[in-house]
Amino acid sequence: MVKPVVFNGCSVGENPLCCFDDLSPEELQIIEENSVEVEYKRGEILCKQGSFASHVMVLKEGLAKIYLENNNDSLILKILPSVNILGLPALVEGNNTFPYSAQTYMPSVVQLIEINAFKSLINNNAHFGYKIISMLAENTVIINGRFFCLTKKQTYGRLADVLICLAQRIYKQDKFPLQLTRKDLAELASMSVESTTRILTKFKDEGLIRVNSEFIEILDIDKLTEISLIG
Amino acid sequence: MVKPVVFNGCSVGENPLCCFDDLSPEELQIIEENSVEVEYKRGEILCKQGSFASHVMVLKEGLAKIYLENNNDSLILKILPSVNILGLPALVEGNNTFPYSAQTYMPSVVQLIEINAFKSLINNNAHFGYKIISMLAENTVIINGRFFCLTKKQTYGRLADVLICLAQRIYKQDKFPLQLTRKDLAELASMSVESTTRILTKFKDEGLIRVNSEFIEILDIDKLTEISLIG
DNA sequence: GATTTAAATTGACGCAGATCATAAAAAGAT
DNA sequence: ATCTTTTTATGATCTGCGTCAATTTAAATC
Repeated sequence: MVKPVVFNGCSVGENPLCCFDDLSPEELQIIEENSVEVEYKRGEILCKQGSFASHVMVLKEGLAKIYLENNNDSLILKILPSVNILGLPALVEGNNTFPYSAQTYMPSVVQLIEINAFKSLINNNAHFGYKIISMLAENTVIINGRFFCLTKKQTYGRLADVLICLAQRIYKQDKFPLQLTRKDLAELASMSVESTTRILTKFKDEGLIRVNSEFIEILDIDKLTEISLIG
Repeated sequence: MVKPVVFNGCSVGENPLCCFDDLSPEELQIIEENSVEVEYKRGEILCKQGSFASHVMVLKEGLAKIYLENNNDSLILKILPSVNILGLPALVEGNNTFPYSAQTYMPSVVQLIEINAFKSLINNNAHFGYKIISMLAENTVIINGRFFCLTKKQTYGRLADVLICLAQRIYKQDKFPLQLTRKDLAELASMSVESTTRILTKFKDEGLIRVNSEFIEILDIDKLTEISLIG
């Protein structure tokens, strides 16, 4: 059975975080000793683009966005549910700054792993390194899919993508709590708040979704998927 | 001196390919023994999105584009001058297909390295693995910059970006041969051929560039950069 | 509960840029 | 040199969607 490549603005991977699975007890110990756990409230900044990266992070609980900023403009690269790693692109040799910012969508728990401990792990355990390579590569593919979606699809397709992503990848159920504002949704789909409202209303009127102030429920995933595909 | 982050649709890195630098003679030997060199004409396909990746590639000579395809639409992720590696994202564990296509812009020479030899090198030499991680991470940052540019800038800024990229990163001179068609330029800037023509004419009329059928010359890089920055 | 502030909705308008159509120029083919 | 095909140029439309403005609704603060 061939699974065709589909670019869906959903920038969330399907695989669970597994890079720590095969580490020895001693290596896990090293990670532990060089980690701290921090709690963040909604809207707090996990890392700031351009600042020094002293650590790699693991989002243990919560939800966050990873985004680029420039002037007053920002672009969401990916939405990050738990449990996931962030900060890997700061591992570039000779440059230890974060290439993006990250901010929580809800109260979150983050494990900060000291970056030199992490690097030495990579340099001493080739197998672990390969896992990291694998994760970076997968992440690239995911972001590229979102790249395609945002540049090639128009508003209806992009918003459909966001809704499908939230239901299937983030909340993993058709009916999910609406913890994101219209502004958040608009930013995710890279469009204006007004367009987001208009399209949501249209989707609602056509019976594709149900919306109130607390929930969104997907009623017709097939139609929504079709809209996503035709762009 | 702080160097601000600037997102310029130019998806070409500044660093020379260096991942093979620190390999031992034996390791280099392994690479050699598991490599073949192939010549491609202009317009030939180096790898096809979705096909099995039996090798990692090094573009030794020439110029190529790396792009996503979907239906009849395509999105250039990066432009690849020599000497550069391509195919790394096919290193994902458990999936050995190319996540993108690549095609030459001109006659090119490519070294194909058998993927299992490459993988075993990573798994046996953690330092080499770290170099690969570094390259993947840098590549991600570059493509993200292009992502930002294509989604947030409008046509003038995007085309200015392409011209600056060609001059500074690809040909490394203000006056460079025009080996790309208007269609190629349009695709790079993600816009229609007609818009490309119109904007080039405008740039020419305003004395920013000189164009004829054989080359393009940048006359006012400052103005062009400004156009790129304001989007 | 009253008042302020923020978020969401809806309509009117404008414009960047794609598409369409046609012509001119250049490149290949015979 | 002639004919065909491809590439480039330019003007005339059309439209998706952002922006602006004005309400309505909801949430927050007192």
